Amino acid sequence: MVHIAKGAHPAEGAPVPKGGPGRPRSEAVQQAIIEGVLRLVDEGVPLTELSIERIARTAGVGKATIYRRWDGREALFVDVLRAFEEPDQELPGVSMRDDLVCLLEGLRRRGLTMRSSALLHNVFAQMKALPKLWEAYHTTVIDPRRRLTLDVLRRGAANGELRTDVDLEMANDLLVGPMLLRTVMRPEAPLDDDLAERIVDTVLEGLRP
Amino acid sequence: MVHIAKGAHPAEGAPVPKGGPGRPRSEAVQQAIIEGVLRLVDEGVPLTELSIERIARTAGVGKATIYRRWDGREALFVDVLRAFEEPDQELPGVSMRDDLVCLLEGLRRRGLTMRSSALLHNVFAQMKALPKLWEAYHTTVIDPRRRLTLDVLRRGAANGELRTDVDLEMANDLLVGPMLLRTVMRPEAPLDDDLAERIVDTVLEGLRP
DNA sequence: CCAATACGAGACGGTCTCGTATCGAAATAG
DNA sequence: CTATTTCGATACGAGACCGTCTCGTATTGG
Repeated sequence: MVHIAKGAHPAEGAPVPKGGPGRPRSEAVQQAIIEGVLRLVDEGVPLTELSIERIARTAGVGKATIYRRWDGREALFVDVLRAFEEPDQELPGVSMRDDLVCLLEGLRRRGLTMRSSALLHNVFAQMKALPKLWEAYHTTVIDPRRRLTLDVLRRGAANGELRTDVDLEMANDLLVGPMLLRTVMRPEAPLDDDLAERIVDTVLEGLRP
Repeated sequence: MVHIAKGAHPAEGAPVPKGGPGRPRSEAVQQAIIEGVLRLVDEGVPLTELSIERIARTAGVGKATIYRRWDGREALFVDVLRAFEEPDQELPGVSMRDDLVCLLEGLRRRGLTMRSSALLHNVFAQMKALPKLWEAYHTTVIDPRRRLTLDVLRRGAANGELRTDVDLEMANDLLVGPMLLRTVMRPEAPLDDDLAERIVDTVLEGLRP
């Protein structure tokens, strides 16, 4: 029996059709459901107000069609999260400074599309209520990006572009923290084009005269 | 019937008793309700799942008692927010560096009590759905603290403890961002005692060798 | 053609919350 | 004492959503 879990991820929780006879599940329906959830989320509807019925109405889909594919709301949300994720970023790789600017610029652009931050806020708000969703966010969004940044910093330390007496985790947070503060926690803040550059250069240089 | 408001805040939304005859409202009940909401919030219950009925049950109170005092959930949440807020922080005021450490240390301690970050996450998640709550959070929590930090930085710039070619808003975010990243967005991160010091000193010094 | 499955739509009984109303008891002012 | 208001408790009808199930139709493999 071949389990074609949704996306490229196996064993996602809901029973899955055998290869056998019968009408196959529509990929368009799958997309319509996920897209419907995303639309509701960035209209500002909290995840807890997303009932299965409402999702079905929004997607123009029968309730049973959703229950057929997912175990419940949380499993659906996990798939929504994955569907929304973009592939990893490419880095120029010439200098640590430029790579860092590139990484922060990625965060800035992400903050400009309200979808991702609305989604993020909801994941945060429900991190206790929906632990699997929180875990999925970590493994598919946070951790890869964090690993990438730490690699850049490690190379920088090896090249002499970075103090070697500073914890890499600390350095990462000093760079990422300010950008996330503006993109995620202060929605009214302007996100100027040169913000990534300014953060990186100022953090590298320090605030002392 | 005279419409006054509850707490020390005028015009809060719900009708309020005259001074006249009749049994006065119990202050203990007010506290029990607000305390009940806080308890539910830091048990991880999202604000959208806080029904009036559930709050009443938790507080051991009749529903009518809540409807008598507040217009609805949002007005109640605003009062909960205010009740939870602590008075402003005292600063030693000897050096910019020490004042900054003190401010960040306040943020760290706040992050250690899960209440405030659970509350914060919920306010974020519902910033569109409950705009008055979002506004109240700004005016009672974010803005005062921000003003305090900017004052410290301004004095530092005047004393020569800070580069004068750096935007104060930027400097503020460079310091506050990393701490909020750890306290709010990464709940599993350890919050060591010396974290505030390390952030301040590293940001002041810069990351270059 | 036939068996099997998916589809949209919605009925079904159950639970939960809504906001209002009513009750008897308690507390206060005049 | 009386009038008035608050207290906890609970009843009320309205309505949303739950998860399951059943329609009639559509789409596949054999």
